[in-house]
Amino acid sequence: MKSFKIPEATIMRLSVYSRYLNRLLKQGLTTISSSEIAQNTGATSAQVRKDLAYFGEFGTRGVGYDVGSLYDSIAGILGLNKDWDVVIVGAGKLGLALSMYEGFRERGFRNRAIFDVDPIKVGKKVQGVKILHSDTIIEVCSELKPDIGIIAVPGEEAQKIADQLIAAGVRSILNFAPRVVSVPYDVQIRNVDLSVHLEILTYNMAMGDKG
Amino acid sequence: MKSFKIPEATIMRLSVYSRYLNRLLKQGLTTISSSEIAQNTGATSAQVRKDLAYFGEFGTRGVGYDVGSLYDSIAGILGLNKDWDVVIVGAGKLGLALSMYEGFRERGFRNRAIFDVDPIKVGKKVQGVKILHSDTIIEVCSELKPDIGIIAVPGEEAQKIADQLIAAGVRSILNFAPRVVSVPYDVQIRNVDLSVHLEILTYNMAMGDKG
DNA sequence: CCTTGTGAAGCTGTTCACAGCC
DNA sequence: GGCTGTGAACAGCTTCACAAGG
Repeated sequence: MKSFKIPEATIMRLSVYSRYLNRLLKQGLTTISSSEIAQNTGATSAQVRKDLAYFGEFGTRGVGYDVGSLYDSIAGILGLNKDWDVVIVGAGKLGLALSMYEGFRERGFRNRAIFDVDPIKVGKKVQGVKILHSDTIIEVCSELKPDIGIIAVPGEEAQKIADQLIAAGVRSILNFAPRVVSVPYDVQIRNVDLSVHLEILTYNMAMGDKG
Repeated sequence: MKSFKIPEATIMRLSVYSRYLNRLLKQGLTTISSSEIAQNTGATSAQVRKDLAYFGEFGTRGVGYDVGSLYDSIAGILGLNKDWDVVIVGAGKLGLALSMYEGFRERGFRNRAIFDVDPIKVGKKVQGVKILHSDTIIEVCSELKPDIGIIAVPGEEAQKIADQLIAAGVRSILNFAPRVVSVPYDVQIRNVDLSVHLEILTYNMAMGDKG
């Protein structure tokens, strides 16, 4: 572990590598090369090796990497060797989709509560998790102490919800609302705007028409 | 328009700026400065100006930018001055969430078809759009000629679906399945892995514990 | 002989600081 | 005076190419 300032792009790729390795593991494969990892994750082999080099030496020269131990190492780096408690705010289509997303559960994210303002939704259960009223966010989260809060409400509400999560002690927030939310220095936020990706596609298509 | 190689990060930010400007427009605001745009979109003022400078001069020195015309300019750059036809493959929670996502419709993305393999879902309608069987992707898309295909199926199916969309002539694909899909050089794909963002959060939390 | 690990080089994007202009 | 537009300096990430080592 050499550590210090590791590029965020590296962390994103490690996350992707780990999913690929997990797949290989299920297939019973034992050894893999950096170039094969690269090929299957949209990276280059040098990139794979550099990314791993930030954290240590995991391979054997002339041979490659042991799938199982590399997977464990990366999962450890990403903090996936423990479970994380998550709450989701917003039981609209997106909030529900996220709360049922297999990809999350599989990787140790446990959905501990869902919040919504709609009285028709409040009280219902989603996969064993009760939907609570958003007015209770501070109260419930102060008690639950979730590691991560996911925001899936309309843009107008996003900042208010973030403030409430923070007031309740949540220190990591993933915001899916199409608005940039700001937080104090000691809280980390990731704004994930789904439209952005569509608009990169349309930008490129519009450019293609011109030149 | 100076054009040529524009950073993807710039396009992502333009997309965010445009949403902010749209909001200001609805509020009736007429003038805005680069630093105010920056503040509300998580960028810096120099970055805002540089991003815009790739495409021309849109502001007035000493004054700022006209909200309406800047919005129009950016929308034009992003290709949002026309509507785009979209098909969604996968009518699971995520596919349905995407098909109903207001943020998409608002910005001119028209959902023309939804596909799924589940016979119970096939034939039902989602906001006026019929769910069709995935076996008909090539046939239907060859006819519809959608601009964009969105993949929201389990990882195992993603590559197969992408291949079918491409066979039907789709040239832009947004993949939400947690697997990297590869495409020929003349097709653009964006792999949007929702777990990645959660895992950047956990990485930072795990690091924080150590140092 | 093969594949990893890594300094060095190259490239791309960001920040700075100020000239240009209203 | 104030804010944009921009060349130049800087920082950060990626690629290269090869030494290291099984």
